[in-house]
Amino acid sequence: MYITLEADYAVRIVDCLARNAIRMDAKTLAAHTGVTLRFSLKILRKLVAEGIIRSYKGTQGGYELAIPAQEISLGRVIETVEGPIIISRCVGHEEYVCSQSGGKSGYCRFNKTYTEVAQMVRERLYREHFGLEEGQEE
Amino acid sequence: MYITLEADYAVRIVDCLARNAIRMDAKTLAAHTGVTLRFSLKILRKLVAEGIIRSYKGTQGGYELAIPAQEISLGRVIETVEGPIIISRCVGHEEYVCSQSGGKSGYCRFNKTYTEVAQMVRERLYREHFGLEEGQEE
DNA sequence: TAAAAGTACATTGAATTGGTATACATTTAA
DNA sequence: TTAAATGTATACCAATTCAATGTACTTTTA
Repeated sequence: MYITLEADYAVRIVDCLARNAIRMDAKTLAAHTGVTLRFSLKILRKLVAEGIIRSYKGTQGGYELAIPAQEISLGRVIETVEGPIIISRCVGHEEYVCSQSGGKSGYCRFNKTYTEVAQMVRERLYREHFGLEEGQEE
Repeated sequence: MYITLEADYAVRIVDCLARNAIRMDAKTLAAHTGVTLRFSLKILRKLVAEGIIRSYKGTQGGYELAIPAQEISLGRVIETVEGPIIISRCVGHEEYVCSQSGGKSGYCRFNKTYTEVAQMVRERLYREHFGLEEGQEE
């Protein structure tokens, strides 16, 4: 039950841009976050597509936040690179059957629980934003 | 951010034993849960080692719950097969550095958040038990 | 107009997950 | 007492997913 390394990298990148608040090119960003250049480029594209950061081409190009850091949530960054937060694959499917002796044809017993957990996680991650350092609770 | 299929299988198996409340051999259990026999054997061993179910050898052997279904939590079953619930690998590590211009040498910015989220998930999953069907909130 | 930068897509390598094979040990009914 | 039914243990293999890279291309601007 991990977030992927890619999501972790995306968080580092956004955090780095938020802290430094200047336009940074991919190479510098990669060096500062410890992500390989190529891989960071792939992540940067996703973040640009989502509208979290903005890119500039040409000789003085690079990347900046597209919106204030305080408006970017951790959850949004994570879901941007790894898709919606879900706990169990069988949420919404109702596939498997476990019934013997009169037992009603079961569907996944804990569907509702998994959905709830995913929602909890999502809410918590969307409540956390970049930019603020110590007293982060709004 | 998924629980593994293996954990899902383990849940099905325990649920199946909880519903039917009789000794079942591995083959029957596998058929009822839709898990392959071999793989279910592997999972069954882990559950036995954890003390959630009990095994009986010999001609009339098989598996039963070792304790009442109401005392077995979803979280315990999941952590039995896939280890402790954790969100981010860097929790507890404090590795990566992102500092430019005076920025203090950073550690993972959201360590605390990840730890909190993991704890929330864990608590919720440990509050859910097998055995009760509709009014499951205790 | 050429170099610096980003973009796109395809591919490769490594780790994890899911599933299997083989050999063995224990129990119990005949 | 013994053979068949069952569980146990270890090691192995295959498929998928994750992480990272390669190659070729486009846009921008000094």
